Amino acid sequence: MDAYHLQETCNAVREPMFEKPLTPSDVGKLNRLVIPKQYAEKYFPLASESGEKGLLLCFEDEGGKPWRFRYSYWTSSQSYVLTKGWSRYVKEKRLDAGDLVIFERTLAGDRFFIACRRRGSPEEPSSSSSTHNAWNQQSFYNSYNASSSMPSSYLYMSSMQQDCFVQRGGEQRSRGNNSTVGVPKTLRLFGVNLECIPDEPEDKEQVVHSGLCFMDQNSVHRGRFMPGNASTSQL
Amino acid sequence: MDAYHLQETCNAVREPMFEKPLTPSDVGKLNRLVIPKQYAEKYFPLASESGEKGLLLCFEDEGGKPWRFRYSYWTSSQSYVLTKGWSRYVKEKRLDAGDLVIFERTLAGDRFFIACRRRGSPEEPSSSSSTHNAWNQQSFYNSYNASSSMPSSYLYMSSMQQDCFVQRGGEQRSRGNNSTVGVPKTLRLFGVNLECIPDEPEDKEQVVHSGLCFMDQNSVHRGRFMPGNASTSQL
DNA sequence: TACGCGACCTGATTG
DNA sequence: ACAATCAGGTCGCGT
Repeated sequence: MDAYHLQETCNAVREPMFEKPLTPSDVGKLNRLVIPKQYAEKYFPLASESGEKGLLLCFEDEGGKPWRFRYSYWTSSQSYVLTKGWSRYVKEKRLDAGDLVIFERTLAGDRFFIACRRRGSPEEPSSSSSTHNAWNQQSFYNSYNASSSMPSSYLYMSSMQQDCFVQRGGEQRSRGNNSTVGVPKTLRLFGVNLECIPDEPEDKEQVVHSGLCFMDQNSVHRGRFMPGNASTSQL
Repeated sequence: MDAYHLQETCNAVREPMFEKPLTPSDVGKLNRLVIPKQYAEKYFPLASESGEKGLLLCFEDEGGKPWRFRYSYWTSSQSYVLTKGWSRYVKEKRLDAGDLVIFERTLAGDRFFIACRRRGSPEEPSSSSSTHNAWNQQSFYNSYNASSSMPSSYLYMSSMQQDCFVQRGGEQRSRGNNSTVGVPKTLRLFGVNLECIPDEPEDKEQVVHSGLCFMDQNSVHRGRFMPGNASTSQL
């Protein structure tokens, strides 16, 4: 396999990261999701303890809709959290305590995915009113099953085998942006810019907050966060 | 008196600051002690409103045990409070509403002391299980009587007797570092560093917090807080 | 002005 | 017993 195809493969191979049953606090007024430390440190490394204040992480949901969350570490409680943006997700997905959030990434680590499943619905990701399980509908991830014992070595193949995923019932929804999918060099996928280009106006507040370290658009996971980039020059 | 002896004297001359009968809130779940504004502004000046988030104050109790409290101003209630660390003190001393906390300092203002007395025990400071009224036992403050009308000019003389601090009966707690006691220039007394040297492992969480303005060890009341020193260079 | 959110804190729990 | 984790809190700033 040449470099191009390797790249393309990694862009599409999915790997589960972790899932978490939501606590009352996770869906309550605290507006934050605690990421279990083991997973946080494995998948969302912050630039060590060099005073980094937070990172903006982007995830695609089942409908391809991008979700941006501020990710940071609270030294006082020694815990990793998603803060800004999280409450909007909870609200739109109508999440409740006991529901499950599921995090995945591409093998290349350049894209993240978020899904949710209602408590007691062992297979069905929760569907929001507008987007309707596009992951499954698109059949990219037909075989997806975030079993509770999700081994981290378990991979979802969607590249080079996209066929497998493409079948799955004829619900094909219009997301509009699929045209760029599969053009690795641009790194604009599912409407999410993986390079420095500013993103949808939806969260213009991000711009307001851009004075914060690592909260401006430029730092949104290029490759794997580029932790060495954590300068505090803005302070 | 030369500078050396003046320094040594001021290190040991004690001056009462204030005392407060504890309210139910002071010993309850709010985990904070409200410092009467008049005393707070007199003895624990914060660096005005220049965005300062709080200060870490260290007090020695009757047994010489250091207690660190976060001290800050709550604009919402317009009150000065001790927060972090306070609940531990309440618990260890088994304080209840109506009990008295007593604050003192050296004349030089470089060391603080905290004591408590049970409600209705006019003379006896409350004793914790392990440390047993070392202030009185050592007879440093034999004449100590935190009467309710404590004139601020009332001084406790203990200077030129720093030896007393070194002896400390048989109950010498294994803090390991007393070797520097009695060397005034080091300003390590009772195991409390009054300069920049990091302190007991007991509160290593403080180290974790060292990135916070005014909460790191370096800013712990050198002289009188040195608020201008609150560099964020660790960020 | 109410509230989202950032920063801070603590107690319960668990290995 | 100790240490680590994290669920459930607080206050205050900014919008």
